[in-house]
Amino acid sequence: MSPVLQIEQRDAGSRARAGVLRLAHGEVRTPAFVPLATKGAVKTLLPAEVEALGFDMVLGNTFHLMLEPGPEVVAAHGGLHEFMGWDRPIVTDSGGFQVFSMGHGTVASEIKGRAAQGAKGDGAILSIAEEGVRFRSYVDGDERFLSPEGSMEVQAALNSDIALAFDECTPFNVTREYTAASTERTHRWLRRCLDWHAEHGPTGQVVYGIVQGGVHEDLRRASAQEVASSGCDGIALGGSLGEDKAQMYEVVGWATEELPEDRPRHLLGIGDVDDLIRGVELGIDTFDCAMPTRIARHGMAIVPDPAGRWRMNLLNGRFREDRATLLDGCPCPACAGGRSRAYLRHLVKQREPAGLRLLTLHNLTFVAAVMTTLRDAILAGDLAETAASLHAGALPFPDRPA
RNA sequence: GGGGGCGUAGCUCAGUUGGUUAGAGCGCCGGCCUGUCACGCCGGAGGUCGCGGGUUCGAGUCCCGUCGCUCCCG
Repeated sequence: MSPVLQIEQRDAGSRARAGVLRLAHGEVRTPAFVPLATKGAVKTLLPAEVEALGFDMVLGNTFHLMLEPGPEVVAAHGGLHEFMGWDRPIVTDSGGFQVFSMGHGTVASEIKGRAAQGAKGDGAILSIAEEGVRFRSYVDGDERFLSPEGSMEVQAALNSDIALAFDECTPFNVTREYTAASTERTHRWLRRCLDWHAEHGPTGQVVYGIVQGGVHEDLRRASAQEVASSGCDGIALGGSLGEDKAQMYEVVGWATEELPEDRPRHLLGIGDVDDLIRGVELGIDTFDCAMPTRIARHGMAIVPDPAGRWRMNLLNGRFREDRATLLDGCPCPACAGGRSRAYLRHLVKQREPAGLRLLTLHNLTFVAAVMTTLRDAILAGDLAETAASLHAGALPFPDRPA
């Protein structure tokens, strides 16, 4: 196993590092955000557009792709790269989180104690046992089974650059005892994933283990050590990270403190702009998150907003006649193209694909710029100042000649 | 001129044999979305039930009148 991560520069004032992941289908400049291509496409975009936005890697999902179109269909195309027309690195999620969401809905709803939304999730999980997870397919209602070996087998068929080990995403609202037992089972599952992969894994595919442990410091630290000692190529942080951002940063910090410097760290499911900044400072190399693309489809634009949530809800009535550009200085097609907020609001309200695309392009442009800005700052040795100015509302875009 | 139907939230409509604070969908207003969700989730505002009178303990629901729209026959 050759090392995946080549570190180019470490930040003196934090645990941040800038580097490059060397993967089967190319390099990923880090720190990096990884857009979701859950079902084999970044929703509303073409691979060439994702590449033009500056992203080096996308995330596909084992759970969705095993149900539709099925691993054999993708394998017949030679893998997910050829199937979706993306020749750069791909990381595939293992399906562990989908099992969690079938039982608990979204992370936010679970943490806030709300019941899982909608009928889709009701009763979808049939059992979680040592061998694996039995669930009901949302596609046709068939009973299906997913195990560590099964997940790795699907990911082998997808031939992703990075396969994530099959884990249980430990919920927030469970006892410490449950979290401890679940985390240990995830460790045993990691062993099984690595064993299967050692014998059957495709050449060039690397495996990330997943740290659990909930919000308990000793369990988190122990899990980080356990996963790191397993011999996996990289480490992802998963599970419940707490009920607010402060706790999340604390939990992430415990884990990264225990992790070896020379292996890549991925923070699963995190993507608010302020979380990306803090995550980088805590030593995270890559992030994935549905939010930038999902909220775009729901009318929300990511903008500098130190006091708020880095969001502008274009569906608000106050934008009905707002002729201003979405965000001055942003190079995305929506902003640089001069579309007014009123027009973008109209398109999204009408669910026009062009509107969903424009906001997706905007949000991803912004997030990509944030990551590039952070990476450049680490390389230049001024991360603290750069992070501070971003938190203060500075645009992440370099000055562009008029 | 005669006969039938309809007039309930901004829009399209539900409203049991008359009975507590009149409902839905869409729209509108707001919130949400962190390893699932483009066709998504939650909440809210909004109606003197065309108008007037009557019967009744009680009428959107019955009766009379009236206005408007609509269909059929002359």
